[in-house]
Amino acid sequence: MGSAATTALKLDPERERAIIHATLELLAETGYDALRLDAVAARAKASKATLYRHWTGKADLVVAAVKSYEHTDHLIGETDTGTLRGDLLAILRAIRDTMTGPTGQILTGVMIAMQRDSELAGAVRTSILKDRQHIIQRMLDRAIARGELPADTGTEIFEEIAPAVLFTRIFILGRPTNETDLTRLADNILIPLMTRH
Amino acid sequence: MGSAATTALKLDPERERAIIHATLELLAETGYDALRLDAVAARAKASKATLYRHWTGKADLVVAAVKSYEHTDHLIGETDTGTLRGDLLAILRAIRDTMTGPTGQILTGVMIAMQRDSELAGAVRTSILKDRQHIIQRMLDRAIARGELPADTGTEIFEEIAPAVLFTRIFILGRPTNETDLTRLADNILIPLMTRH
Amino acid sequence: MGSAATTALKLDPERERAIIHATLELLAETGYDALRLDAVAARAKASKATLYRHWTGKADLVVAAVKSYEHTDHLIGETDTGTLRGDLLAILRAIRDTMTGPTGQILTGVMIAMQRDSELAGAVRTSILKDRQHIIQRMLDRAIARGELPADTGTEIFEEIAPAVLFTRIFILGRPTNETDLTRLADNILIPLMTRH
Amino acid sequence: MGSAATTALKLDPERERAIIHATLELLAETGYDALRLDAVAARAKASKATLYRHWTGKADLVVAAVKSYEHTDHLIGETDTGTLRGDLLAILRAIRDTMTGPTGQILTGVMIAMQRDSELAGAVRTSILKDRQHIIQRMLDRAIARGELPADTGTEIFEEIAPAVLFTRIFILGRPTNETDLTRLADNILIPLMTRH
DNA sequence: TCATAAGCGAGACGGTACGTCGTGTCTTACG
DNA sequence: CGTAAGACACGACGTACCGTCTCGCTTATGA
Repeated sequence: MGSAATTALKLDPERERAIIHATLELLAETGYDALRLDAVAARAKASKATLYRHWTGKADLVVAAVKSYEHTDHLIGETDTGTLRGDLLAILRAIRDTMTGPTGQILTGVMIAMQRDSELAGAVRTSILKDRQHIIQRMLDRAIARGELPADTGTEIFEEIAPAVLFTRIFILGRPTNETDLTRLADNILIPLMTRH
Repeated sequence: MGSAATTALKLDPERERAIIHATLELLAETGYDALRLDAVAARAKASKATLYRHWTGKADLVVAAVKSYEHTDHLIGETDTGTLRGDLLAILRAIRDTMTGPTGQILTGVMIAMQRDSELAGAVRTSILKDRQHIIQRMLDRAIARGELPADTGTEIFEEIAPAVLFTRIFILGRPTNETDLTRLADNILIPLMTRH
Repeated sequence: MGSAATTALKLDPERERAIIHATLELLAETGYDALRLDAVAARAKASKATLYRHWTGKADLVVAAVKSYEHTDHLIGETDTGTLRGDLLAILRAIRDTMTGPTGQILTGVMIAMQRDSELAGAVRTSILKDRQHIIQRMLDRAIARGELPADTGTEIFEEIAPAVLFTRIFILGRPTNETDLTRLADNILIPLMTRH
Repeated sequence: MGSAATTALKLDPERERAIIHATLELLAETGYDALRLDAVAARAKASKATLYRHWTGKADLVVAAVKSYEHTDHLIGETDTGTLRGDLLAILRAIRDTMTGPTGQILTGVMIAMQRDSELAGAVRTSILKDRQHIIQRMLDRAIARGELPADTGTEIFEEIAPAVLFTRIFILGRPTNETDLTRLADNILIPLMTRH
């Protein structure tokens, strides 16, 4: 889809870093609409020509920037609270915090680009779960070991519901999402579904 | 956000209809980004001046258009299949079809405007459930009467999960959503949650 | 040749004046090469779009500006010195002064455009003689009346030689042209040719 | 003006030849404005760096190219027609042909550079008369020997007028210049001036 | 009955960002 | 060391769209 990966031209890695970095900063500061490629070039001390030599335009650049951001995102620490409920709430909190923090500021402005690039959509989705899949799996393993869950419990239920509900709440409906909301999600939806036979 | 409702000027209702109609058509054809106000004016055989006299700009016009669209949307017929599962699948199908049909085409292009207008976000959300809340309530009542559900079952579970999961799948992840997906949603998530004690 | 005259669009005459005026100022200040259309637009408090709506580009604009300048150029005063030689020198001085003054500054930078527009070339030539043709004719008439010239003396000799020699000296060879040079031109070339039988 | 002559760096003469040659070709093909240094480098199979190491930019390169061209120009053969008028017309024809031939194509595009480099201007002027000065002198000598001209006739009259008139006609006014025009120039201007007492 | 005003279509305008192109600098690898 | 190759910063170009504005034209009222 015209991203940097498909481009034959060489790009000084240092230049790429600077441009991607400037893009992410400005995305967070101003959102997608108000993102100006002139401003990106200026902040990266790069030329617009360089920018266009390697990405086809704003959408493509933003896609690349967000993808890159996901890949370098910091893992959230793994918490072992001793109960399934406690672990679940910790992860839900982490997801919510990611969505409402800087990552979320970027994603808020990036949703249009997602319409045009399903690969980006996947990257965004990953960004919400990414590397947490292992954390979730370990969380489930611990719960199984404690006898809280059946031995064959998989991550599908969590993955299908939790990100969708939080994503929709935060990005589509724009609703603040507090501790009570997370508790209801865990107690009324996730735990019942995981523990039924 | 300066929508038509706040404007004192009179607008020939026929002109308004034409403009809103052209906006919706072009939204569906080209998406929000590529929507040109010149094109709206041309298609509505209206002047840009008229357009700006009554809406503050693209976002405002699109918000008004989508809201108006929701209000004139055709209700989906109510289906009584005789079982909770059958009714659920019928409603899920209707939601999916709305999201992947013309309404969805419009929403796809409208997501940016939603970031700027929580009222629109609400309207969009309503458009997904709108007037179906009553249908859902009646569906639940029939299931309760048949003894399929506890007497106090409310619409919250459905409303919290079904639109979020479908919305995320279709608009964010861009995944095709077929009968099997709907069945899994009903059988593995919605029905278990509704029928547990 | 794509000049304003061939354009169908309406242009506010006040805007046109401002743009042409700014163009002439900047031409004289910076020359053709360094003339920036952004600068023209800025100085004329006009939009670049307006500029391009009415002229195809720099060359076309400059052509129009110079032509317009010629048409509004101030006539040089007519001098009657009482002798053919005195009148000739007065006119040669006037031509030289025009070429080395602001008009010349403009022409210096405009020579490229002349390669592309023979109509402009004509305008430039006219600018060197323009309205002086009558002055020259009257000068010859006075000389004829005084018996200094044959009755059928025409302006051709003067027009063919004087502008060419001065133009070449000043613009092509870049040589300063002082009183002695003008005297030589009059005494050794123009007067002998006019007075021979 | 920073031409090659002032540069200390060594330049492979073969490289210089190739670059100058490419410059002249492209000058004749496209004119000064459309001359691209990238194109020069490409055609000369040289690097732009090499180019800038030895000339300061486009103007400087063009100046050098044109000067070099003049120095290697082929002399026109000397014609002895037996009469002053015949010889004059032969030379006028040669000058006209030079101006309208390949040299002229180059000069047409080079006039801007001339504004910036009086040395080039001199070279151009020379290119119009160059090495013809001797031819002209010999032509005059023959005419003197035949008794057609006074013994002290010099080349100044010819040099002052003929190139200026032809140059102006061809390059500034862009007028075709045919045999009749040359005849008029010789019969009405040059010969009368040379033969008067 | 007519004028006087309000809403309108048309479209030029100033402004801003876009994406492209050419110059002149610089770095890398080769001979 | 001088070169070919070519990426780069800079900055002007010419285009597209937005939101403002000024025109006449039409229509709908009130003197």
